[in-house]
Amino acid sequence: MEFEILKKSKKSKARLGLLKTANGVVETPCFVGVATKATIKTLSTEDVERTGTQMLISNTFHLHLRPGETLVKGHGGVHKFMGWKRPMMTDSGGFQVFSLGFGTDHGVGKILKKGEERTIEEGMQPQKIKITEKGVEFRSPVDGAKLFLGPKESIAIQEKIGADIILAFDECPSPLADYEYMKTSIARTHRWAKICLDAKKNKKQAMYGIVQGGKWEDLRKECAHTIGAMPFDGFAIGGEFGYEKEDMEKMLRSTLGELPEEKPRHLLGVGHPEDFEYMIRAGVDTFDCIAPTHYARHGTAFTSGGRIYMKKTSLLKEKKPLDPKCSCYVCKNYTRSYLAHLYRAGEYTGMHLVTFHNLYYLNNLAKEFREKIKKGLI
RNA sequence: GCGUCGGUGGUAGAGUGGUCUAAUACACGAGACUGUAAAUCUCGCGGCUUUACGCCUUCGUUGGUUCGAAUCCAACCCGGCGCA
Repeated sequence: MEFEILKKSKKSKARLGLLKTANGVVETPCFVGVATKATIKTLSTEDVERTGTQMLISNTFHLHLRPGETLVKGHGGVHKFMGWKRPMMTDSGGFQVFSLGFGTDHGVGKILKKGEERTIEEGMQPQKIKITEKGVEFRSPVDGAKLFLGPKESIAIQEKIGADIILAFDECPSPLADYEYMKTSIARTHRWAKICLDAKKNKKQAMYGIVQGGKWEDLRKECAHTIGAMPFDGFAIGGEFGYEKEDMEKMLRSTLGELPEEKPRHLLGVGHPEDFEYMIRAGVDTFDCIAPTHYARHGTAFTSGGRIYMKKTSLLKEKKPLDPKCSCYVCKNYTRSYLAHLYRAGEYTGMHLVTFHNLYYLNNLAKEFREKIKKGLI
């Protein structure tokens, strides 16, 4: 893999680049579609191409459970398996350490709401999984079976899955973790990062190291400095920052400032429309988020006019498209009324169409930001 | 006409003397969701207000029995089924 920076903004840390992989070139900044189980839920692979999606991220933990990495490899790797001809990355399973651990225990997501006072102290373990120096003992959400995933295991699985970019195995710490827990966690993530580098054999794949550190700037910097000094092909930023959105750019800038400038940066799991600007200004090249697909299934469309709740009765009267400024086929061919009807009637097609639109919309938004960087507007 | 069964909140459907504004589901309404255990979850859903488990009003209608009725009795109205 090769990363070429075409332009650096003078107004911010934003950069325009080309990420060249064995399966094609990605224009950055770029929104990465989340295809956890080797599919963007409700869309065919051809549909995903038509949304303008340049790259997908699939998941080690989930593909390991079903259908199993050996089966994927037997079908020629994840690209061939799902018929996707463009670049792909795989998440290492590090996020599941959080989502199936403390995330489940406390019913919180990776980004915390105000007013939360619970904390996780150093030495505490999640109820359903166990984090040790070697890795994590999980319980399968499919059937409850025990399974173990550590840095070595994750890399071995990711090599079989065969994405263009793989991620180091990390612990995505809970946003409830206190300073000491975080410190211990990132130290372990650093050790795991080395093991991942040593374990990796496939030279065609690129591997990103992952920076954690939560909401503490010193830990973020320390982690970025340590991981950034390791011979990874790029870097991913994980976890939460615990700050208001206005402070996110500053926080991201100071973290990214510790990473080698010439290598690509991926921000894991952030990508609501309103996040694009500060992330890109801070120097993020790629980022993924479940929002367009997840929200679509739950009835929210992202449009240039803001969010639209698809089940609202009032939409049934509206003859205009979801987003009059959008040129996706959903906005060209269907009315809000029809889409609202599909949602209210519980028809899958509604979720399909809005998923398509949401993805198209975010891809287009990223494209607009690339234009802005080109024109020196941002 | 006779017999019989039944009429409960937007719908379906529990409840058969007090713990009933009345289970549950659906529908409806409002929120949430940021490396997906998520086509999910939470809350509300008779009215009013000092938002308290406070008051008022609801289980076809009208009366009655009872300290107390959606629940028992009577008449009436409506519906299903059976027999004429």
